[in-house]
Amino acid sequence: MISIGELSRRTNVKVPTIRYYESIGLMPDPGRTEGGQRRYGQDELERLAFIRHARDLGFSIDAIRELIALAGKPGEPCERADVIASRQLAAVRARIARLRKLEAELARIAAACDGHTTGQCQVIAALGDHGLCAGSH
Amino acid sequence: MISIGELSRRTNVKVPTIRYYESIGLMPDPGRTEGGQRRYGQDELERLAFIRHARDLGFSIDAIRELIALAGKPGEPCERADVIASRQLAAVRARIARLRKLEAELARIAAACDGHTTGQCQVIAALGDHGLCAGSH
DNA sequence: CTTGTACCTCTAGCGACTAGAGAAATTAGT
DNA sequence: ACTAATTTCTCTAGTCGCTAGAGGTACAAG
Repeated sequence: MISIGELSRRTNVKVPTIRYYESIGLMPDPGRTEGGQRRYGQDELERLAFIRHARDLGFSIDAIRELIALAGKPGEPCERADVIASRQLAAVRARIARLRKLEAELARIAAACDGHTTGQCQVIAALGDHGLCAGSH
Repeated sequence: MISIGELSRRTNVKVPTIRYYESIGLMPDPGRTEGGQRRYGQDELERLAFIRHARDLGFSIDAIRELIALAGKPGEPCERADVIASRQLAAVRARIARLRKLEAELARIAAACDGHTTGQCQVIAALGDHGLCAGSH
């Protein structure tokens, strides 16, 4: 049985965040000491590690809730879990594609200020004039 | 002089968002009709287009505020604007790098469910066991 | 002059936390 | 056994950038 601080250290999830997860029902009510402090066991540690990992991968709290529910019952859950993971993968790929466009345009804008030779600021001009954009966004 | 709805259509910024920008001081108080409705001119249209464009590029409201302030005074603003844009570019590149790692791991996880042959769900197992991850995150 | 749309203000809510106050419990050291 | 330091407790409110809804008013077209 470990304290919330210890759990926090082992999972890299901040203490207030653990309590927050409990408040929204993502983590179960843990046992308490006589004095009322939370004490966690192996189950909770694993569950929180799972949550942390999924959050790192960009899964929403709701998606995680669903994944946990699926993990709870051993039946034919794989299909649904696969759908969730695949959807997440598609979302990540879309975000990457979008960010790459931004990168190209930002690089162009930042480069405009290159030698500090121009009196007029090209950065601000580029932001103001959408028509200058190379890509369409 | 155009209405808020017309401004919204031309800039692709939703009406409540325009009012929100006004409430936080990002857009100025516009003129009003006798009946109290907002009316905008060319200046406001350009300013909002600037804001929209910068938001699209991921600049924070605070960064935009600073850029607008810089644009207001023609002196030697280019340096500072360049710093802001470059910082934004670096942030975008960092996000891309991070997302690429996630993409790799998600692809691996989703592929585990490939032929639906396994009884045990590999997706959930992969999320639970951080040690299975290829990359370190 | 009516009808229908667009507009007004205001409050509250979203996701996913984060920060702070003030009090009580636990732990480590003597 | 006592003290002091650290940790933990609950609770409220704040963050960011909007978005949604209620209930009411102004404006443009026919």
